[in-house]
Amino acid sequence: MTQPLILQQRQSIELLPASPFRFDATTHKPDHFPAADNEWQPGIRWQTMRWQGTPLGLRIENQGTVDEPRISLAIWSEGPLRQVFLDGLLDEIRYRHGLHLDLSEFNQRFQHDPQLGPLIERWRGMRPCNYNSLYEYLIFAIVLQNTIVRRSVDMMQVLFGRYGTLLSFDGKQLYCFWEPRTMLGTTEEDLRQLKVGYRAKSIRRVLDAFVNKEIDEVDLRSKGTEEQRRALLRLYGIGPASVGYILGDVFHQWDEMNHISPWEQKIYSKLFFDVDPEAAVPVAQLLSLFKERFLGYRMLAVHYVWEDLFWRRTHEHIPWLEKLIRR
DNA sequence: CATCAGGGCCCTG
DNA sequence: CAGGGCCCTGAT
Repeated sequence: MTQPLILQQRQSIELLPASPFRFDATTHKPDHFPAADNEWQPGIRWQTMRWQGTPLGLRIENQGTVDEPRISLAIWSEGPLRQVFLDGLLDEIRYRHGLHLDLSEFNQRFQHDPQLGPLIERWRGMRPCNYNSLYEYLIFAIVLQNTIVRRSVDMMQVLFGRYGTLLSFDGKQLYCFWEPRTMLGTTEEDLRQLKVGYRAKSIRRVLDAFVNKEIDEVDLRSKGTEEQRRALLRLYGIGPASVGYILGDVFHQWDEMNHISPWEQKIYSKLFFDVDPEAAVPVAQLLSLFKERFLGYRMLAVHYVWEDLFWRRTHEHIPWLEKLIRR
């Protein structure tokens, strides 16, 4: 049994997101597979984070309302944290959570849209949210490829167990991601032993790209979408599907809508054309519909439709959807 | 028991 | 640009 690293130091900070901000729908995405680096319950999310090499435990807690949002952030660490470290950390957390995102233009533009209007009414203040660094997100993207949800969860768990750090804070035990250099001594063969299959090669080569500084997350943030896309596609094992998610979630490209995978195609066909998911509408037709209706906010608009569906699924049986989700 | 596709991507021809 | 192969798993 692995001994967890006990995080003893704790401090609290208040965060003020741009209004409107809907806490639960932002901090929990029911369509994401569960991972050992976080836990959620209504009003609270626990999340581990490695920042500048230091493992941290975070608890973000809702203390406000949609229109007067307030978040209490508690940070656990092994030892005391310096102010410069904290300042950088908070900037990063604000960025990753999209706390600064001003939704007013989006809300105004689509509030009377027959399909989006009611969803904005219901989910006003929701935004995409990503807690992970680009490197970490890439690992998720790789284990997600070409498999069923259960196996993705298992692969992630094995990787955390082998390379991650188990943290204990606030009564929780959660794994913290490793840094790329922690994996440096690992060969493709070592990774294959962990039953990630051919993904071993991708994991190893993405690691090299980070260690060799062929890609730099912070640097990429200030670049345009197409430059970001090219940089991501250069990574071995990362193709258009993964890049689409990354441009939206990691780089906040709210208009990104370039690629639709087969299972998404079926879901969009049902949601936007109300046809049998198996009689899927051609991807080109879906893309042009999104362009017509949502240009400028395609990713964000679809996010509302998508999340609404998966929230519904948490309390309602949706037979056609169940058939499309391979657990 | 065998076969096959899966919340992709690479490589080959 | 189409199509085979890839680790493994669960569905059929």
